[in-house]
Amino acid sequence: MEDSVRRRNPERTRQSILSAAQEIFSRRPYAEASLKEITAKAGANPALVSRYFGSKEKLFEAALEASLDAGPLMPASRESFGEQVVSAFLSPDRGRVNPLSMLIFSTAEAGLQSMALRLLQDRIVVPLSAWLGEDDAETRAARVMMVASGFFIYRSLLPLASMTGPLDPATRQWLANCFQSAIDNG
Amino acid sequence: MEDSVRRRNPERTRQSILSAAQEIFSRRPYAEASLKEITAKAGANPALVSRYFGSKEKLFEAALEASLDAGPLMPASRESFGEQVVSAFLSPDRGRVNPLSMLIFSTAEAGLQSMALRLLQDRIVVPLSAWLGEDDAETRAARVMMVASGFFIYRSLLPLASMTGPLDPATRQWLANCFQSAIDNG
DNA sequence: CCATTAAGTAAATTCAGATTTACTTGCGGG
DNA sequence: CCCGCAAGTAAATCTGAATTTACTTAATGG
Repeated sequence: MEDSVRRRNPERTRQSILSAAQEIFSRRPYAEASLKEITAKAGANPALVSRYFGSKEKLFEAALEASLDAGPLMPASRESFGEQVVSAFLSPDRGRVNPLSMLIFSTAEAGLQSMALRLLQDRIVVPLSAWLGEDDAETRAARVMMVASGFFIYRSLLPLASMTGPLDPATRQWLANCFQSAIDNG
Repeated sequence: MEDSVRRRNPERTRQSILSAAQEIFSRRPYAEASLKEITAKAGANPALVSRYFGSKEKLFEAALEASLDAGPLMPASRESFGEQVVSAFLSPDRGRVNPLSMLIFSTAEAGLQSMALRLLQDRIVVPLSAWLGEDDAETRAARVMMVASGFFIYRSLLPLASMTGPLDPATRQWLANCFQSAIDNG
């Protein structure tokens, strides 16, 4: 098993590149996440990206897809939906991998937009809609994404003072209401 | 006056570059908006960017600043705030210049983030807070930005089917409520 | 009108990162 | 044991864009 670390293992290599990509692409904008940095973190050679994934864009796609699969974020009860989502956002164990971050970053690369939109639709909007189970469920799911993304941006990417750190109770309440009313009838 | 078109006029040149930059930077992510394209649209030479603005980043800053000054978006009445904001978003004459777009794009360039944050704070959050006139006004202003940005993203950048085109009345109402409750007491 | 400075241009330079290439090393089957 | 392919590497290539440079052309003030 000591050996197995150094032993060749394409699947392991592929995985370690993918994992590194998820982390780096979550942290840095696409244009600033170099394959050199990603492969260095993975302990691999930049040329292997081409072998295993085809291109940087394809690697990004695989990374986004993988992290969307990881965190399904499907809520428990419909009544406390708003509060659940807010709690999830504020939970301290928010991993180094962040699909929402990648989603926002893919906004800034023409070549990624349609792919990101497709993944967003298939992996988030559709499942969430199914869970909601109404005619206009997709509209409601879209509303949820809007608030989540806006919150994420001003909490992490352009960190406005009032949105960073512990949230003031009024804002927390307001957010929960937004999420809740996004899916409620009326 | 025929002459004056061809006559040298540094101020005019500077302005035309700035205007072109506002348009292009509103339309394309920073990394994909080349100085070549911008100066071509302005009918100027790429080297002049260096002369008049110093660098691409400085040009972006100037462009963002200029477009923030242009559209003050200060609302009329506090009671109909939510509806006003939604209407503004949906109004057909949304120009080619879009500060919100630039703000989102600057999210994806480490070198732009702090600058964008500062401008956002000074040109939007502070004025809007002043208009609101309460202790926690900045928090409320931040909430408004969140919803506006989320809406913009899924309407324009990652256009979800249910958010493009004419909005369904329920969503329109929900949005107005979000904006309104963002600034209301309670 | 000339000389000096500012404005503008075309082409050279730099640079960094993705992708390719040509090569080396390890591994598993025959 | 060794052949052949798969995995991995280092370095070369390509590309596209920002920035610099060296130069040309216009304006301006004396």
